[in-house]
Amino acid sequence: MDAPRDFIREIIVEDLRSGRFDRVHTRFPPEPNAYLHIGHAQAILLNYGIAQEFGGKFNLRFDDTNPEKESAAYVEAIKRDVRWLGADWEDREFYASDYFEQLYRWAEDLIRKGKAYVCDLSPEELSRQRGQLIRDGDRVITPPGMESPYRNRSVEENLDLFRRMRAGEFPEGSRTLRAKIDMAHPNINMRDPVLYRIVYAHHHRTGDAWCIYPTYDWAHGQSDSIERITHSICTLEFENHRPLYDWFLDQLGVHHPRQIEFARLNLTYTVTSKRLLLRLVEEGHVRGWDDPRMPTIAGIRRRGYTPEAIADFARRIGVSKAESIREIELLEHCVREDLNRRAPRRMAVLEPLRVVLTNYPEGKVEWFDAVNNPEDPAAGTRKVPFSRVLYIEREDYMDAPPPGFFRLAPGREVRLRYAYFIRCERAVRDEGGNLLELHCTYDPATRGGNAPDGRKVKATLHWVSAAHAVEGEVRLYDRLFKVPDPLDVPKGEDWITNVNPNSLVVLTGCKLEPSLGNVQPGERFQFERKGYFCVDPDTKPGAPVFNRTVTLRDPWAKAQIKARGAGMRYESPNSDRNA
RNA sequence: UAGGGCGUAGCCAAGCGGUAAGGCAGCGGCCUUUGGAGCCGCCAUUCGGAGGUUCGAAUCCUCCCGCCCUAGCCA
Repeated sequence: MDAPRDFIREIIVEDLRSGRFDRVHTRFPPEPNAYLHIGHAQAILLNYGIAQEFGGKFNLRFDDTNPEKESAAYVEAIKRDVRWLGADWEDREFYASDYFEQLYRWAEDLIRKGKAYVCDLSPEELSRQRGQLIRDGDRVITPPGMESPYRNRSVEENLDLFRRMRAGEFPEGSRTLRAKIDMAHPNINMRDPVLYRIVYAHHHRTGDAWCIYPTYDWAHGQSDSIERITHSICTLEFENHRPLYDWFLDQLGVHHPRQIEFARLNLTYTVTSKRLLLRLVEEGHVRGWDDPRMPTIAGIRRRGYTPEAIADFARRIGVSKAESIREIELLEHCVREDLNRRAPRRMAVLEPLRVVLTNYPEGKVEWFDAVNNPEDPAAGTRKVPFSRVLYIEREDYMDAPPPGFFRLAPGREVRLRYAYFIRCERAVRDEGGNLLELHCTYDPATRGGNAPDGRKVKATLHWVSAAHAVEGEVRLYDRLFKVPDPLDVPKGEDWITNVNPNSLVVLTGCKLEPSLGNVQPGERFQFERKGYFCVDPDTKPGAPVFNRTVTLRDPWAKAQIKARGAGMRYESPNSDRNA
């Protein structure tokens, strides 16, 4: 596979050539306050991939500077996800909180240099004085901010106050340490930003050792510096902060990584914002962070996506500075392509319709060879039992087939995969007119699936022998949102209204071929003609649960959806089943 | 421009002065014991717009237009 070329790698190549750096060291710096999502996956793979390609190192560092929102549970979840993606940080698992003492000392250094001061302004006052973005017609202006009345305290007073802040002598929020830069700077980040705030909160790692915490701006760049990071890759919104990080590093005279910003990943039909995902979880719109409908790495994993598919996706989308919205179809394409190569085929009837072969001997059982994976001869074959009573998919039969429907209908002949041609003789109904079962006949001469007289059928159906079937639960997932851009709602409306009410359809009593009776969570299969499925952790012995990862490409189904108009993508062919 | 960024097909994206790669999506066709997979073909006379430089411009220059980010003691 050819190495991706993008503007970031070009910069790195140039840095190496010019001698700005003689090595490459990247990192992924999550805040442990939520689960990681697909956008983070891109960032992880980008940073890790670059380290690999350039023979460099890759760190995992938790930017845990806000104890009120962070927890050890998130740390564990994040590590699990990064590891699953295949990014190896070896022994370099770090925490910004590891650097609290060093950051504190650097803050005192700044004070001694007259470059930082303790400010007693309240949050409201500070905000007011920093200056606002003001609309002036169709342009925006930023009048200069006001200098704090505490700005010119002496070094001694600042040192004293700062130490007493640390000692816990002042109430929460009453004072801050601010850098002394330029209140008239056009970049608001440079208008004496806050370095430390007083917060009496328990930190998941440092406990109650601190009551002052560094802001992200003060901690991030220096943490990268401490770790000797060469290239600090981050998203576009930090571009405005770069001058500030540069200023800190230059004032301190320490190792100076190069920050490079790229556009974050946006995906159609999903939201990729920790805040929004948190809401979906907290309000119960999904079953948790790892709900297979979630774009979290944990959710995607449970859904059945492979790390390889995600890596392929990340490689294909590349990186750039242009803000964009990727279509979910590309991600789906990547899993299909990967799973097509590796997923063993199985037959599973999701919505069963009984079929009785009236001319097939009672009690007779034949075992047919079924190919495990046509894409991989080494996967071999397995035996599947065939008998007089079978199940086929309810949607594979229609009383009055429309043009283009190739499957079973009165008088129609189709092939049962690996078995025989069967012809539909009669549909049996109850007094209410509900379809109970089909009576069909099979042609013994077509054993194995080919007619000696050369006649053709237009459809091949999957099937499961009733007497041998294993019952299981299948969860069909669809897009979590009804529209490509979930946040696009009429003014005053809540984006939550865009959640797809049919994003999960649970099917019970599905009929599975016997080899599916003993499966382990995480195993993936292709259910022929239906899609790719992954065994869910909810599986109990004798009661398998499968998640649909993605459907197969299905022009017929797509045409039906199109014909129905902008309806739901899933519609039970048997309306009384899911009532 | 307050400052910082970004505009190449429906969605992405290559291109780095020599005459618009590739992928996804879409549309045709072939093939098929998965309506899967695979294969073939089509899909930008033009790069946000207008000028300019040049033998030659998506690439260089000028002006204009549009979109995004920033007003947390979040990250």
